[in-house]
Amino acid sequence: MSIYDTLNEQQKQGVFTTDGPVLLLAGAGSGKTRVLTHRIAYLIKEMGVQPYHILAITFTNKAAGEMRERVNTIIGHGAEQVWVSTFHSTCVRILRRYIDRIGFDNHFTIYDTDDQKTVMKDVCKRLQIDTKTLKERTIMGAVSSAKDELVSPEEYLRQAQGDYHKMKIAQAYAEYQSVLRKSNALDFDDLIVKTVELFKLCPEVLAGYQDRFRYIMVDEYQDTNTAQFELIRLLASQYRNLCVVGDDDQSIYKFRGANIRNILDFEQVYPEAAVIKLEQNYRSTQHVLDAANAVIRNNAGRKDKALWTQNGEGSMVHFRQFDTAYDEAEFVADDVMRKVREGRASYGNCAVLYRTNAQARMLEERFVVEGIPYDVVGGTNFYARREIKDMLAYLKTVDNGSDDVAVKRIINVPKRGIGATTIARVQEYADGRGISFYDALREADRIMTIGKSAVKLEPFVTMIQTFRSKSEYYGLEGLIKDIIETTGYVEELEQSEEDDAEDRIANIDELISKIVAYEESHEEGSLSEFLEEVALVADIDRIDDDGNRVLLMTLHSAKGLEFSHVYLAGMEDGVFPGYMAITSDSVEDMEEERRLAYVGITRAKEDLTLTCARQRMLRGETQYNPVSRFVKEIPEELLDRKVPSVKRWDEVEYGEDSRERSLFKTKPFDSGEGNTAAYRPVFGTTPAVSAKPKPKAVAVPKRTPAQNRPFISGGGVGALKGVNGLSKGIQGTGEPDYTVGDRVKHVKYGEGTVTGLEKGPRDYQVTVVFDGAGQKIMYAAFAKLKKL
DNA sequence: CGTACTAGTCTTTTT
DNA sequence: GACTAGTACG
Repeated sequence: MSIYDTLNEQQKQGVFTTDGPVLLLAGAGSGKTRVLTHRIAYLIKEMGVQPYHILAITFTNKAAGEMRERVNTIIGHGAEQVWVSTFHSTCVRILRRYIDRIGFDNHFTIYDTDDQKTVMKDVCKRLQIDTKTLKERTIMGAVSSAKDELVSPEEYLRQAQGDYHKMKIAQAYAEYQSVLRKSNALDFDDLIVKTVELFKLCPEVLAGYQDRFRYIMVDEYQDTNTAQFELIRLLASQYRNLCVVGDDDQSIYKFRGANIRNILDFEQVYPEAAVIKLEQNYRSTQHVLDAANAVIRNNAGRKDKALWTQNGEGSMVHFRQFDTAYDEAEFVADDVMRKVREGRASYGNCAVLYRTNAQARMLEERFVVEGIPYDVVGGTNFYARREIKDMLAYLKTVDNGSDDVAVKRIINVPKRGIGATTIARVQEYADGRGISFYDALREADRIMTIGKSAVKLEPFVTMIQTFRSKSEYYGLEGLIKDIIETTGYVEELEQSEEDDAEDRIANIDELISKIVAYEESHEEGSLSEFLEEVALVADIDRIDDDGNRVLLMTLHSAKGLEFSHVYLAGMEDGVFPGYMAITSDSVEDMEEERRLAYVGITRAKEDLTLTCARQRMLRGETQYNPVSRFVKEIPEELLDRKVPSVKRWDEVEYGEDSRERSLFKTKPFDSGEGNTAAYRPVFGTTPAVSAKPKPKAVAVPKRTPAQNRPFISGGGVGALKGVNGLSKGIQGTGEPDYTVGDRVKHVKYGEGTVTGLEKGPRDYQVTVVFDGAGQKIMYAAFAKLKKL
């Protein structure tokens, strides 16, 4: 009995076909990760391949981590030598070693979208581009697409001849790159582009990696863009042992440059490629699969395949339409609750998926009200939050003075009386001498133009220099705490009137604990390495699935995951498929949207529920949307409710207190069959409908750093273990004079009883049940509670 | 130089 | 509706 016996025939083929190019078309839930991991095991154990010679590339750190873990389990010793990582980390690793060969400093920083925008704004100002007619975002989008396609600024300019807008973009592109180079920075796209450039310009470097990576595997191949394809092609061109795994039906990242042709044309590029299809699904029930197949069938130009399963038929696909998004959210929350109560589900194996992040809020509100533990994935990335970016900017400045964006970000945060004029003058000086902004600051006294403002700059420089020298011996944790203390950043927040100040502080605490965790797991971890790791994490990487919480996320984020119970909310034309896809004149946009539906449906193992609302608030406007065409593409016999044949809002009869009841009271509307024929988009127009009074707003806790933990006392955000040490002294927050059981008084919430007191990394976290306002978790220093 | 208010934009999705 | 950038004023 070997480990390969549990594989089916196609899977075995995928594992045993080790040499030459292989295209593994793996349908949803067909066990592709298993194939990949077994393949790696087979290469090492049966083929005698050195683990060192194997490269496995994924898109997210999470996927990489999971694969790493599984490889470790099957192979054991030696597994750590297999190079398993994401495209971006792979490139960073290579560039850190060799980018000096193409004129960069190996100590480069990575710019995120926010930083890019800052640079681009600057560029536009300098080039006098009218951002009214040509927006920064447009330029950034164009530049990013160009990079995805490996189009250099020079080439872009050549192609732009005659087109005024494109010429402007070309200029901006060139200038943007030169700013980045001066700042010794690369953006996300550059990581790939520069690696390709390096390989092309330095054949000896490429040859080294070609020899190293004799067996290459790429996961989620349908999401690769042209640059990534080129990268892989170069690496694999020596041995040609390239195994790509993907599913053209799950290609959903066109907007990010993904080129579906990479997978569709693989056999043209590698004529000798073995093509293996994995069509047996081990995840879902037959009904779920039938629904998925029925939807995706409407796409043209896909690789022919159909999923099947030996799992039972399963239950019907549930469909419910509601009057409002509020009702929809209520239903979803209730339904989850009911299933859990009946013992048919646990929170952790339920997920609610939606098209846009904005839809999360209403669901969140209901989950809070019903006390259901949940986690929202995505939205604003933790590391993109203002306070976190500020802290990181300090770290970056300490780490690398040539990162102008970072220096400028924090030079006046907290306020030091250094304004735009001074900054501009310093920049002029720096430009004149060809030095970095920070280096110019150090010579502040020599900059004639700034006059007496120079006095304000000196303390800043001194502070950074002090951090630098101290960081040598007191480690990352000491450094960040020193920064917080010396700058008074948190102090300022504590005094702040803004109501999200507390969340910000919590986020900073979370950052501290992340730094501590990083130091614990990386013996030799340096500041640069930490910043690098942080720059490349995605939201999806941060979810931990052992929390037994319902997950709320976008359909995009859900790819690669599976849940017993899946809710697809907002199944309305105009929401999903989105307004953009409906109005687009390209069929491809709608097809991509349909693939997204396919991804969503196939996340479900047992139970799939589709919901929609007749009326929904979108961008501050009430919209009336018909049921999604994707729901209509599912055969009626698979659904437990009929899809009403209503085409327009004015055909709908709104029930009194109805939720779903009105579904059956709907007047039959029978102008033939056409699903969308009679439907004209009514975006924005608001007919007078007796909408229900708006339910009382519920306070949704601001996204807490790691997870939302509503109503879970005792734990809470600050309950970070093993991070104490320095909690005292930094803020001067002494021990509270109250303890669990004491009666206390709060300025706003009145009197209450302390039910929990936890020592956080920087402050005490106190849980109080107020007589009037219910339970609150807050920071002791912040809450200013009075013992009674 | 900093603050407060206003106007405009945005929403698809993210490494 | 929410957030952000830009402007006017102190």
